[in-house]
Amino acid sequence: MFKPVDPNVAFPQLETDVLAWWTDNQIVAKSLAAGTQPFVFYEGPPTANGRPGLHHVISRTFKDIILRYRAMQGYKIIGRREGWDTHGLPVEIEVEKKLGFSGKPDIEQYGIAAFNQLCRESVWEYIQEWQTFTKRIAYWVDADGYYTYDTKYIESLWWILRQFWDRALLFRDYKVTMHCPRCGTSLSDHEVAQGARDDVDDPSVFIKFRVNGDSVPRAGANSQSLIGAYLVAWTTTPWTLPANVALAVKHEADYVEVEHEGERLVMAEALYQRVLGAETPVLRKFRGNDLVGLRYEQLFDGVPGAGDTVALDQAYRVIADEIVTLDEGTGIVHIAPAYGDLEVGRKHGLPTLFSVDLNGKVMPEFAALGFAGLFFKEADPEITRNLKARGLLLKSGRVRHYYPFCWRCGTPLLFYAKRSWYIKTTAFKADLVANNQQIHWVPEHIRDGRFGNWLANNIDWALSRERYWGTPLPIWTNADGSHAVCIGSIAELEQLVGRSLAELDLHRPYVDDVTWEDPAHGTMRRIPDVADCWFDSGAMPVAQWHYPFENRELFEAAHPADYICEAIDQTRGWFYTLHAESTLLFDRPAFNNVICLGHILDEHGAKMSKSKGNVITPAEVFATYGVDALRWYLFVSAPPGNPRRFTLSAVGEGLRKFMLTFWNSYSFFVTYATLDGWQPGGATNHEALQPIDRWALAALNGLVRDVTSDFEAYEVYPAARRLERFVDELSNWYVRRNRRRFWKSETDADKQAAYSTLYTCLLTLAKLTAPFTPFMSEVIYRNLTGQLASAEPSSAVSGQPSGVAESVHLAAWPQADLAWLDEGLVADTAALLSAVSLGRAARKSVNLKVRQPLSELWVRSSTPAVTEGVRRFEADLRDELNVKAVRYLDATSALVEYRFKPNLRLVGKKYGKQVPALTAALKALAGDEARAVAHAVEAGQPVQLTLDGQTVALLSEEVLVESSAPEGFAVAESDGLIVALNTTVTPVLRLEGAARDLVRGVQDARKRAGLAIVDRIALSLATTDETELLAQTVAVWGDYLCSETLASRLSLGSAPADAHVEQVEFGDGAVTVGVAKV
RNA sequence: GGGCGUAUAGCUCAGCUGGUUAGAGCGCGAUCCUGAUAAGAUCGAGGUCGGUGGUUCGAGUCCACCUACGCCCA
Repeated sequence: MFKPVDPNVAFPQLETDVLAWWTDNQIVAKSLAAGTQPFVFYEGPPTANGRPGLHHVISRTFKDIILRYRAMQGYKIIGRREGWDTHGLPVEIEVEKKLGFSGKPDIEQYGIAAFNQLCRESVWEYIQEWQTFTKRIAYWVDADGYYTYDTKYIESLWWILRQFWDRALLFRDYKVTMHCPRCGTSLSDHEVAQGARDDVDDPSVFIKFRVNGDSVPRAGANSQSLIGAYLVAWTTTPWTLPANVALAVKHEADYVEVEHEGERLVMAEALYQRVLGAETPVLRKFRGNDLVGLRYEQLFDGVPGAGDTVALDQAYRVIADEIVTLDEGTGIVHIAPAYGDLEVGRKHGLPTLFSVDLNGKVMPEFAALGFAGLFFKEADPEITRNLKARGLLLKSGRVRHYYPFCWRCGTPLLFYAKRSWYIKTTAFKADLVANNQQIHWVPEHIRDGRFGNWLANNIDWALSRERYWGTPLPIWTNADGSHAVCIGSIAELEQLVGRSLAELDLHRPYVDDVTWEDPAHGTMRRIPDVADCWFDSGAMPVAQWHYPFENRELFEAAHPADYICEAIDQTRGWFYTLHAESTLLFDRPAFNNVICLGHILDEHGAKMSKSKGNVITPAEVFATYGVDALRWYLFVSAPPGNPRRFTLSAVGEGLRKFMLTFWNSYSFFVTYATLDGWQPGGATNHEALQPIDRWALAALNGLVRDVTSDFEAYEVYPAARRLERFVDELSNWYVRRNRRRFWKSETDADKQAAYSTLYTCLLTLAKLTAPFTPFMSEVIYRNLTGQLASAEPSSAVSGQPSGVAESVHLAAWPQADLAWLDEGLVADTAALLSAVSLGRAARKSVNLKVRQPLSELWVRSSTPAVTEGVRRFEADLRDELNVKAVRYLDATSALVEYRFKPNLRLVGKKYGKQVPALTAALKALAGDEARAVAHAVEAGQPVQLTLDGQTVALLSEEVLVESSAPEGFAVAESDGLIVALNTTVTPVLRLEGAARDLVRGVQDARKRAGLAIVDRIALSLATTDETELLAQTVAVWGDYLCSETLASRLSLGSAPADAHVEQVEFGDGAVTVGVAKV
């Protein structure tokens, strides 16, 4: 027997109960342990130093659904474990904030050991919340996870770096990096973009550089006389002017010398009017090349880098370079290699001069000018003022433009030439691109779009970070850096230092204390840098198993992953680092399938963020509708790659539309199966199956087949839509149409067939939905199977016996039995459903409610197949539409007129340009000719037409026939299908309608009186205004009335005192209905 | 500035390789059906399918350009 089902289910409560049951019965552990053939998953590690949000729900549910599906298929999931990203700047910033620090000096003063200890602890600040969250959303992973700060994990990272080192893929180079002066570190490309803004207000200054007498013009022409003229350059970063070493022009562009307020100024011809106005007189014209070699008086004296010897004689001259554009400014570009133009500087042999240090402060060398120690942005106005005082400022203003800021602390970033460590990924660009082609991306466009482009434009990976809490780079050098080694394991390091390092914390500062004496090179010390934390997570396929030091076999089996899933922002993040490290190490992709998720937005399409206050917390949703409803919404509302606008009410909508519909069908089944004492397990009598049963089973098996193939393609969204459609049809067609088969008192083969069919559908649905809505499916599955002693019955779906699992998540995924598929049946039912729908529309058009029986209904379709489908289910059609007879209009009938259209899908390719003529010819058919054509089409004969004097024979399937509505009927039409109702209500029909009205009224009264379905009643009917109608109705339909309403007695007249009384509309008046339990 | 994506009803979204009258759900209004259902059915209002041009017998769909938004990168 089944447990009674509460139709008013509260899902959040249900879910809590299921969670407890899972825990008590160790279902998660059993699921994790189950399976044979491996399926490899990689968990993209979140940082647990913030609260889990909706975006974590979406990524975890999309991870979970595939894993559940694979687990039900009997796979052993490898890598179904937690993983935590524990290093990196976000963690440091969090701790700095707590301590009220404002930069690296504070940390140094505080002590790296203590600081890193706080970082280590900070990672777990919200761990409790994360664990509760993980459990609540039914994300089934092993809590025995990996941690990127683990010694073993780090040792694997060292091994990887050593591989790179041995292959000369690690190198050190000056490179302009985006430097945050507050955090004291370079930011990676992916970090910089996060903090850049388009509308930054900055100075916009035009500076005059005076051409001096040392000029060595390349082409001679006229330029000697430019001595004393001014080259005008434009910049939005005045603070870089002291580091200026050159001015760049565009080779082929035209430049002009103009007169302005008694001075001679030089700038691009295309731009001078924008700067100075249209009236400015032009003195002379030059080509950009003519200006190359001019020398000018420097504005300030820049400072050489520490230890650098610079060739100042190469500075303060005009060069030509492609970087110059004529889009804005003056066509003359100020070059400061240290702050962004390093490549240009190299190319032209320019020295690199500095003016601002790594803290963003102007260097002490500028003390005499009063700028020293100023933050670089604050130096802007001072420098501008200084130049103005010296008459070197042409004009100044403000401009809004793009500028990057630190994504964590909001400090404006510096372009700064620094020495850093890089991984030479560019050497593997072709492999990166080729391996990407093997990956199945969902959505597909990421592969050759965003991700593919990123790989095609690959740049070397800036690996080093001058920070504290991260994987220390295992590179040791001697004092002058002339000798360096990379350490690939702890054992190797132990050998060098000659002692055990078993107790060593590999983090700073402890690892920095590990030094040794190299006889040839002196003391070897570790470089201070740590690794970009993206390197950590990208290495997780290797490092999570401490490969190659341990788990060699496991690693071999678990690389690459069969499946990963994260949001689209990981394209340049984890997706890339996984891919890059795997390609460089193993020359294969790190993952074969990936679902790439869009972001969750608020209802207005804005990003949810704490600062905007538009955040909906997962807990709110869980409490209101439950986790299943939220999961379902995420799966069914849009393809996963799309960004989605989230509203709470949308979650409720999915709950009502899908979950409750499913639940109510299930509740219906359990209610009647319990009343009847029906139990699964009896052999299904196939002979007894009605067409509608076969239809349901055909649709069900089609559903299993299609949902399975969707999953195989990692297409969750269409699978969810199919489930939704099936549940709707099951409830609103199968269950509704078959209610009487369940109610009826005799227990015959027909009833058994109905139970068996519905049971099979529900049980199979429970399994199909288990990966989507794990809680609800679990409850349904367990109730439908829980009472069985031995085995689940031979299921129509699987066609073979399967054991009953303790939990749906331990059950086997259903297999479609193709023998049950019946396309004809499904198509015929579809025809029936449209005819029903049209019949209702026709009734509506003349306001004839369905309860009023009508005599006849005419059907006419444009294709014989549809007619046949309707004919097959004529009885259902009569019943649904409450008509006595269904008749069919054919071409011999004079009731209708015909119209014709070409079947474009067939005709288009065949006739091409003749299509319009063809359409016109068909349209012109009328009268007897039209009737003949309709006849021919119906008989499957070709149709002869004359086009431009040419005879054309159209095949019958190439012509679509439409019929006009017959006169005098209530008609509805759609897709060539016409349904026409005879609207004449005869007195006999009227009485029957009245009887049905009464039944409905009495049933309503019973319900309101709180009677049980099986209670018998004494029924009394009284009316003052429709006496005659009531008397006749009772006379003709009294027995029907009693049997339908379980009335033992029926009396006319006022109700007894103990009866429940209701007013019911009747005829043109009303009837007082009294029901009393007997 | 570049790349990718998105743009379809008041809202959330479908629309497969070009094809006949562009759909669904929600919301709104009306009516109906119902002894499983917080449900369901029908009808109505609501659409220049972001814009312009092109290819084609035919474009929401393909191409080009443009606009807006989002993400990523300079």
